[in-house]
Amino acid sequence: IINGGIGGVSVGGDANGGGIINGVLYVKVMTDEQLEILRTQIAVYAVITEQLVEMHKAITAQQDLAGVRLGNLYCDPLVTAVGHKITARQRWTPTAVQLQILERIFDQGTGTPSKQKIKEITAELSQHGQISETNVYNWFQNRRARSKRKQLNNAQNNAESEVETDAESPKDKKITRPENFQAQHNSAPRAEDLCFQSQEISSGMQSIDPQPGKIEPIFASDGNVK
Amino acid sequence: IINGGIGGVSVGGDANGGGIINGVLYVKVMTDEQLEILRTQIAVYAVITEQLVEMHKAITAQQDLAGVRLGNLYCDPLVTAVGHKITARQRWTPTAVQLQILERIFDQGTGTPSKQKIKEITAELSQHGQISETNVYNWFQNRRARSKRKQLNNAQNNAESEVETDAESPKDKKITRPENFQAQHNSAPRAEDLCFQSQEISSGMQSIDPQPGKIEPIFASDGNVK
DNA sequence: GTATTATGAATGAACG
DNA sequence: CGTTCATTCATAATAC
Repeated sequence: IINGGIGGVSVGGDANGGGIINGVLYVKVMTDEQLEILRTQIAVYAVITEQLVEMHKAITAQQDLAGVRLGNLYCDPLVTAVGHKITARQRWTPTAVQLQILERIFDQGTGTPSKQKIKEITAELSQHGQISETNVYNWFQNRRARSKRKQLNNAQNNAESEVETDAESPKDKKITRPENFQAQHNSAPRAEDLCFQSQEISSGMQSIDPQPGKIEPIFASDGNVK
Repeated sequence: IINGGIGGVSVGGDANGGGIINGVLYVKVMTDEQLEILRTQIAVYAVITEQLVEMHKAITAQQDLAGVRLGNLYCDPLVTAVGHKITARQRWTPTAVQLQILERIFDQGTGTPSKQKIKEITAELSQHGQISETNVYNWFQNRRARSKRKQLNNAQNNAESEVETDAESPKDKKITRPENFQAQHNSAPRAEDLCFQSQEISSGMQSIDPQPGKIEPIFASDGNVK
């Protein structure tokens, strides 16, 4: 079956294209969809494999002794050595001209680009390089979000000056949790980020685990200490 | 053994060639050889997975006889001890297993998750990690909405082919991602996915892919790819 | 090369 | 339900 799958890939860029991205001509033998699926499949196996290996180690360890050092067991980086950097997902990069236009439109107030507007903008920008409506949409989303965050950040900084115990609610966001952290000069979370599930995201969470003494299923770690 | 798997693969990445270097045009394609390697590597994962599942089953069986369960193995004493450090991640993130199950259910047609259904699904998924009914509900909402929007987008793209006026490539503008088939979501095994919830891995495997030879969803022989 | 930053994209949750 | 927001992830760009 495995063989059956890949064998029939259409060769030639017409299925989805290829095309020119940033001046580079790409001819594809697989569609983006196919690539994505492949990537996912491999990723799934990578994950499963790691999980199983971890589990096996844990069980083995338990068998060996009282399982005292379980604490660091599951984090062994060596086991996670399975390389799962499968691809290089290509990503749109606006050209200078496009950026300029986008910025101009953004500054023009209308914070809501609306679908029709997006279409127009996309049409215009496509004169200056490859771009899609999704790209434009994302750009505005990100632009607005980051602009907002920056403001908020500044406000906070001003209000806070030195005191760490500051009352933290300069803006009173939405509802839900007060948990509000923002830090981004730490994007080096590559490998050592571990899993973590929030434990109280919702109170509706009923454990129907038949097992007695059900424990927090997790094995947690600091998901985001950065 | 495991490491031998996927390490050096590069699908569609620059490692494969492609691009313009010093004015020389390179066409990037994947050779049959490379495809074969990929195939092989996927098969390797399939085999490893199967073996590990078997191993786990055997060991688990032993454990059961002894009346010992794995359930609480993964409560990291360190983490719980330093409880303050762990700031709850405010947003639920499905584990790989959960995602697989969700996708499967989603694909099964029933577009109406109904209250009762949600409850059931949540119950099942909670075996694989923290989750609430709200999470499930939201997931289905989002899944459908985005699936729909994508379709609409594609349709639009297909329908219109005259706006593009010139240079560059007047074709597929959406270089972004697919999501039309079934098993593609987590684009990469995020570190969080590496976490596994104790006892249910092997059963979770069922929903992912019980058979090594059946990687299946990959390449549905093209078809509707634009 | 490696590390850091900037930013496009993905997605859970909330709003109307 | 469709749209929008907020947060996070991955990677292009850049600094070191």
